[in-house]
Amino acid sequence: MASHGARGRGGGRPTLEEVAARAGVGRGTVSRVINGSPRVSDATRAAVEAAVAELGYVPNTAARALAANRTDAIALVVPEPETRFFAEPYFSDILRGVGAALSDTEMQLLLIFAGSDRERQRLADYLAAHRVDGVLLVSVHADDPLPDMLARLEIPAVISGPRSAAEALTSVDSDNYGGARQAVEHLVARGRRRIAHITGRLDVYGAQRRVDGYRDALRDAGRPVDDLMIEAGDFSEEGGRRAMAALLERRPDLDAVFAASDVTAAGARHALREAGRRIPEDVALVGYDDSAIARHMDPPLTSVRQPIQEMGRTMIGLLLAEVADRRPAASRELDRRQVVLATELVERASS
Amino acid sequence: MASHGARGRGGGRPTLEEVAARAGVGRGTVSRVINGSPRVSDATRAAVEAAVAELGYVPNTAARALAANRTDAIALVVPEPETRFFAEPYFSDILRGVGAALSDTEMQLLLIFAGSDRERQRLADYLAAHRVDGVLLVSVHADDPLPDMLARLEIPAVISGPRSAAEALTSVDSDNYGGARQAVEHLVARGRRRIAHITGRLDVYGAQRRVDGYRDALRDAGRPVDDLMIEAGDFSEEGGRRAMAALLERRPDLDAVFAASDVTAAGARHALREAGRRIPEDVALVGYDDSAIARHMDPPLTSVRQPIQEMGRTMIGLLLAEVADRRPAASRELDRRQVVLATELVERASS
DNA sequence: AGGTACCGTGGGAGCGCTCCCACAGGTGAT
DNA sequence: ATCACCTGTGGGAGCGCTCCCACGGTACCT
Repeated sequence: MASHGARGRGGGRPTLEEVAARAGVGRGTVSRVINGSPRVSDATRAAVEAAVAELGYVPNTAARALAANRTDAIALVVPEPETRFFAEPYFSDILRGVGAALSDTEMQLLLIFAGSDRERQRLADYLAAHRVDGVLLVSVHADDPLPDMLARLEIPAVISGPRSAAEALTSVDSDNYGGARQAVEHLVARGRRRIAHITGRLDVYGAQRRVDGYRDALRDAGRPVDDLMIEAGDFSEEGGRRAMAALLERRPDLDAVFAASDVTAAGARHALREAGRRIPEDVALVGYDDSAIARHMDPPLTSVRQPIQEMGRTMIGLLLAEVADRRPAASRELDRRQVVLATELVERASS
Repeated sequence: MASHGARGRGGGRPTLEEVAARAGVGRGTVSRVINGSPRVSDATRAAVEAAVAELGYVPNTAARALAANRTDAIALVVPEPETRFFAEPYFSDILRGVGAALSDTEMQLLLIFAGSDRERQRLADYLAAHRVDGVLLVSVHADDPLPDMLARLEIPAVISGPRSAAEALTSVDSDNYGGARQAVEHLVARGRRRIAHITGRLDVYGAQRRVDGYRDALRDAGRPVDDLMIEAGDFSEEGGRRAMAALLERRPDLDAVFAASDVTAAGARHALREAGRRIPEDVALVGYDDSAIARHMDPPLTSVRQPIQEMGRTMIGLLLAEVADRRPAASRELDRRQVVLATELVERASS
């Protein structure tokens, strides 16, 4: 008859112990094989692997997590409402890059939205329960408390765009400043004289850097920088449309626009069309991200490409390193890393 | 000096035992309070809650999962490549519905793509390790082996569109047949005489049902059903464009099109424009899903709305019931449920 | 020969919970 | 007074793993 502890696992999954018995070895040895330890003889390893295959053994994640104090999962946290996540190709590109980088790992990726207060509370609980080994943070605004919370909980984290030049967290970013310069230098080289800029959300550090790049590139080309040629957007299509309309009103003589994202450029394009301006004949247009939108726009949009796949890989690499190397936070201070990856201008018909 | 078992948890998280000590009660009592058991006196409960608050206690998920044999997580499995997931609003709507339904639960939602063989293998491993308590399956094709795998592993599952009329899994669906009828009846009522249909992927049961609804509605209106007026699409924009071009070639006299999705309708719209047909003057267009695309199309698209939020809620409800009620699969056979929710036609300028 | 070193291995202890049995004390029927 | 039966509570056992100590065996030194 059934022993006390059998509970509901009728004929259930085999355990380490059973594999060990089958292979005629001890529990520890099976554990070593499962975890790829080198300290096992080839013969023993083969015997264990055979037993694993015969029994269809799969390690119990919960038991492993409890004993080893790790979860083998990391979270990709998007501090935005889901709608923005789906509307902006940047996020799905990042997701794809991260997913690809993770596919040859045992790690599981969780996608967590933290747009509303309610979602943020859930996230806080989730992190407090240490249900992930590490966190990937994308698109964080300047005053977001999330990074500090992560630091307090001592959860390894990597941020995809630093909050400022003094970002404390390990960060990976593309060269926003350089990318903006490329865009403006390109427009200058094309003979454009009056180049406007529609910014992203200025509480995002990367958007500020793009403004800096825009200014410096103009100045270095010996052009005056006119603040009336700069209008704030918010990375959205509607924001781009609005900003473009404002610019046209203020500076009807502009002949080029550098938009802080492709989606913004799409909005600007609408406003330009409505105003009867032709692209690129009357006004040249350059975007940022080189997303699918840029390729499918009419006309196809010149855009600054960020190496998103590589950013994903790099973020995962840094994060896994931090997770693996769990020294006390203090001793880790020294090797904080701020990785910046180069951008590339993709020229198309819009400029 | 540190005791043996202290390991790396320097000053770490409080445990049940510590909360119990603080509150002056036993371990079991704290567990009861945490899990909301009614068999605790009010005074004791208050004392425990105070201790929990003071210590900032958060239960260890891994320990709970190990002891109770559950994970408090369910997976939303999308057997499609990520690109399609992002391209089709249907998925993000479902995700939102499910997320909302889950937000007042302790359950964690995992989003898992299983488009490539590699991803499918990962998913299989994941499920074999029982890392989730249940699975939500969306958009499953007729010959997909996933549902059978879930049955074999005895993992509770709910499918969002049944694979056939004889679906073995609990399923939730909108009334594809009725929705298609609504669309066609609307076009008939508007006086359209030659109504074409661009189907979805015909290995998706719901797409077949829409074809059935289209045919029956025409027949019941006393109209002939002409197979040349039906062209297969695949739910994609490009598929819609192609199908529309084919239809125009075969049946230049058509005056209305019912497309199996909004995205398909968007493709059809392009083809119609290219052919110089005006919408709705020359050709009326009706889509399916009532997604954001429908609202933003030019002209705004008449579309069949599925109650996606409600579908999400219903799916979660059924799934959680199955998870909670873990009787042997055999005795559950009887109360398999196939829920079908009503659709609603949203009329806009395209028809 | 004895010593030292290392390898591969077995298995005890422990991770932090849940489950459940046992038990004290109260209540009401007999 | 006795018995039966509740309610609330404490704590042992166990979930399936990882970690680490200890041990026998072989290899190489002195």
